[in-house]
Amino acid sequence: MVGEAVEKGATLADVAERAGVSPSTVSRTLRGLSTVSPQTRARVEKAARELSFAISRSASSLVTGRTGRVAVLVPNLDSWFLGAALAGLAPALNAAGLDMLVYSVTTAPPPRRNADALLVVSFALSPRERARLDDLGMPLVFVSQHEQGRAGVYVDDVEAARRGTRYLLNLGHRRIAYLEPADPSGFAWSSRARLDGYREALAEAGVDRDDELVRRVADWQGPSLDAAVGRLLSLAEPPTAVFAETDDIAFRLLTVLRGVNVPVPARMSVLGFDGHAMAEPWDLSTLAQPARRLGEAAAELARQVIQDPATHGERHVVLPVELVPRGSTGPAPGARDDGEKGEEDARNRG
Amino acid sequence: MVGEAVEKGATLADVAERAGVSPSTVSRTLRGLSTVSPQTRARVEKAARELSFAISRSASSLVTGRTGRVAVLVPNLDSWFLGAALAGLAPALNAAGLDMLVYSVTTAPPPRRNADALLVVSFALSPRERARLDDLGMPLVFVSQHEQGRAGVYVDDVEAARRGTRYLLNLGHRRIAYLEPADPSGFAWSSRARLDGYREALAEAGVDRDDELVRRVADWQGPSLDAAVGRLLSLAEPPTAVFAETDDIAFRLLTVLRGVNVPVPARMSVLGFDGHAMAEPWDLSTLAQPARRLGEAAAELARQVIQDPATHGERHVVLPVELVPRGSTGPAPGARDDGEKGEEDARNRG
DNA sequence: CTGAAAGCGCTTACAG
DNA sequence: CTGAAAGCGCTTACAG
Repeated sequence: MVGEAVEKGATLADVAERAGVSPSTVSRTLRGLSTVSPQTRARVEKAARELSFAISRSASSLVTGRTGRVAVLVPNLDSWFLGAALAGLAPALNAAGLDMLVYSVTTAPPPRRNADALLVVSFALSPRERARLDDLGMPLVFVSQHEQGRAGVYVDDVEAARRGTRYLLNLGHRRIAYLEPADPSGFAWSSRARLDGYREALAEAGVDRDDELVRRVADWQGPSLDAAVGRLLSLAEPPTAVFAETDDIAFRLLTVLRGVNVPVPARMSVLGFDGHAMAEPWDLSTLAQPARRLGEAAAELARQVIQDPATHGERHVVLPVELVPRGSTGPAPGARDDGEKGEEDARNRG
Repeated sequence: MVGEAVEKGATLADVAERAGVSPSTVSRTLRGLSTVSPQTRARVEKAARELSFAISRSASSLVTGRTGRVAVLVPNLDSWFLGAALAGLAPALNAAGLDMLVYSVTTAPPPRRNADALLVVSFALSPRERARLDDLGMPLVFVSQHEQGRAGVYVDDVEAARRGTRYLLNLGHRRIAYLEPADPSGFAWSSRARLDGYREALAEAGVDRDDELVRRVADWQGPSLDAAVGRLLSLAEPPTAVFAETDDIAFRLLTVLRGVNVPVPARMSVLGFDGHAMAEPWDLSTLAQPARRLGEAAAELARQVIQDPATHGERHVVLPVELVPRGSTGPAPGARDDGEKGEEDARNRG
């Protein structure tokens, strides 16, 4: 025997009886179908209210074949990005009448048939993993990554990194280091793209590629960042700016630079990427991803693919990344402020 | 017609047919009941595998009265604390065979009958709100707060704040300011408790209460923190240490102090509260809450109240808070290091 | 505009 | 150890 302690609540049949109508009519009324007379509707709604009726999704799922739920598969839950994305996602999903089921990748993948769509956030999927997801037999939406032929929402990391690098170039920097995470843990796609953007911008500006300036740093606390800084500062031509692939790396970098008495930005400019909530108190210039809006857009995509599964792969949303200049970046030491007078000055110099 | 584009997957009846047994037997096998012969079990499991069968929770919920889901009601999703708590909660729930449904409080409360238990995180509930939750008719578990007669998991904020304050006292500080958020947004309970702990420790140490040292600061970026610092620094006897009620406030305080050239900890010690992930890179001393373990403990409580709803109110778990000393705290300026020689020195002085 | 009947995919006594 | 039957609480054609 189950449920002696917890009252189970009224059923649709209870409401029907109280309102003096058939269950069919209650169902139609509660789903807002128009084919119900105003008087009947009023009676049913009153009865439902009096009984605090709440529909059982299990029962309706069984017959409609829809669960009213969206599963979200995330690589972690305690990162800034995921928090922001979920903060956008949850209300948007709920507003569309969908519940949000969250699965951390550390546990088993969400079982098929218990959600109407699966949102996959920020994963670098192996072909096998992707095949397994496809086998789940539910519409997929990818968040923060491209997947060929699959609905997805993401930012243009290449373009954003290009813009960030150009910003540093415009400040007069020519030696610009790049710090990437050794383990981009699920963000491999973005990681590649950002490095590409950095290189493209340098190439466009005619700056020679120097792989000595690109360093990998261990993912979280550890000596590796100090070592990277040591390498950079001991180059024949040390950098005057560092582009950190993530704000988290930038924060750690700022700490290290402060510790070794390299003033920022006087001697070293630091640019981050992400738009982490802490970037403002750190006064860190960064390329801000619209994480919340990525979540909102994902909710909208979920709604669409559920409604019309055939359009699966055709839906793509690309959101803009904004450069937010703050105090951690400044003109290159020794570089001239070549604002309007740039051309003239160049002549004078030459 | 629904589901033409997405294949619906095999049903339990399909598995039964393929294995040449009845649906009852498949059900018993898949739920691991022991009353199934080894041969039959093998046949059923093979058939299930071949058909990639996944059970429909909707269907089983309907008959068992259990959904296999736990709803989590959160005040926000993009805070450090909630990320960590969910990171502990989700895997623990999944490990117990439960799915996690997340509702942000900004949207409607979770409908009854669609989850087996409701976890309420960090809310200061009004009596009305609490009554509404009780009316939901599902077992409740409160996370990070006390509710009389309800299962809950939380830390002892009073004791933790007392310990933090004692730590500052032991460093020789006597003028210790306290910064509390103007809007504790859902953490009102903790907020009160922490202030109490601070006051108790001061009283125990015989330090006179001075409400001029207790300041409220606006919740997020804004001038109010600068104003609070201005007030403190212009007192006749300014503080030599500040106890910030949250790490977020402490981070902002460190930024302000740096900006106005007050060296930390030489002129001002700063102690936070929370164990925010950023406390380490900021080198902030703090009282670390075990947020992840709060989530894990909540999952365990959920399991228990589902299994035995009668024991609802009797289950309470109190988790420890640990002081993590770092570089932001040091001896009071002018105070002596009264380690082993404290007593002797006192004599010499006297 | 409304109702009676069938059925969604499972689990659960009840028999055997 | 296994199966036939009933039923969980809804929705959906089908009639009227």
